[in-house]
Amino acid sequence: MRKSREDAAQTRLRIIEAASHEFRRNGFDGTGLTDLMAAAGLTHGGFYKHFSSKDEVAVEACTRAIADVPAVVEQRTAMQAGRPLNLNRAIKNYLSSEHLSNVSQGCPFAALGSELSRGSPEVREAATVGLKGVVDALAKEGLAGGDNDAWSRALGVATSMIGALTMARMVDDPKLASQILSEARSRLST
Amino acid sequence: MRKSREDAAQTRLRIIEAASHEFRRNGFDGTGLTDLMAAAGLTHGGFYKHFSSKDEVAVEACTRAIADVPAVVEQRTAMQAGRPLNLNRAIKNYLSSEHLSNVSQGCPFAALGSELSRGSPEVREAATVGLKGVVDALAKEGLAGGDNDAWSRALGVATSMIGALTMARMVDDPKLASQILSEARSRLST
DNA sequence: TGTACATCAGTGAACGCGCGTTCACTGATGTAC
DNA sequence: TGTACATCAGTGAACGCGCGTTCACTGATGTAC
Repeated sequence: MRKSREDAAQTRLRIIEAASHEFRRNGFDGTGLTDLMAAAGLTHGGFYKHFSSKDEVAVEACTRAIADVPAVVEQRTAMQAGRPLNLNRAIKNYLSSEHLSNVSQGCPFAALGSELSRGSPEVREAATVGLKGVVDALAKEGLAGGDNDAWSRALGVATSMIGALTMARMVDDPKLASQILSEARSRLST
Repeated sequence: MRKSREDAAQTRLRIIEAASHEFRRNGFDGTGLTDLMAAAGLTHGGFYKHFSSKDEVAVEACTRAIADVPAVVEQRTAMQAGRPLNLNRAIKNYLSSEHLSNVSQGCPFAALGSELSRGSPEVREAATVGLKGVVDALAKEGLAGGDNDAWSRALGVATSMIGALTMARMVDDPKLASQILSEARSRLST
């Protein structure tokens, strides 16, 4: 049942997208190739027609998920009120209860943080480039001051938000979770 | 080769300690029982004389590692200059290059953050209790203001530091890693 | 205190399962003439 | 344009390996008398 080249290319993207969701939900080691392919609507055997190893799809899924972060932030915050990106709005969205519960489509740094540190060099490179991109986006549009200073402060805002979301998800007490988010919100907003 | 009860109890503790290091270094799924027992100087077969499952030792290792965090913070900061706990000193130690590279003995929240979220209810409970303990320690000794306010601010400091350390370890660029730490240091110090 | 027996910490081989990976096969798609 | 053949996306069975777990065994420790 050979598929057209176009179909095959779409399938490949579908696998990567499914993988990026499954990895965020269950972690790298917690996601089997069978789960991953099933999430893309396929059987496991076809996997190697698109990728040479599990690690390769991990790299691509990370790259994609991480590359999407700035775009997602911009899109969500901009569309929400028809206004351009605003730092406070980005913070509010990132530290929202929606993001708290939406692990599989949310920030990959918060969902996979400690696993990314142990990832392959390719994964860590993708993560580094992605983090820089997020900070770029935050610094450009949200913070006054000299470029270096704005970038550095945006970096602090980003890592603080990631830590807050990670801990809010880890904790088994919903009240504490929302306290973590609201404290970070009020501390980071300008 | 039966061992005395005392020896056996010590062995059990040794396994838990080795497990807490191995888990932080390689993650839960990345640590096999054979590795874990080898790190404790034993062969894998004896594991089930001490624990009923891998998850049980995970819970105990987390509980221990996390319970140690406030004590470690207090001890390190207090002993360093013969002074009682000081928030700024705790922040400086936490966000140091030593802590950055010392994953296996460092903060378990930073080393295992995203994996703890996916842990068993027992693991998450241990993590929650542990995080509260850390925040208690920081709030009591380091922050002025009303109790609730001090606790809430300490919570923000804690989650920010955890996020900064996690991201500093994830990134493959050492300069960016130290920039993350120094930015968080200056932003969180009072 | 000494003796005989039960207990059990630790060893190393073995088991079963699920994982990543490979493979023969199918049949629609692409290509050559 | 039509025809014959090669290609290859996707399927589902199979393989090999490492994992968590179990087990028979050893011999020092604990216990009963």
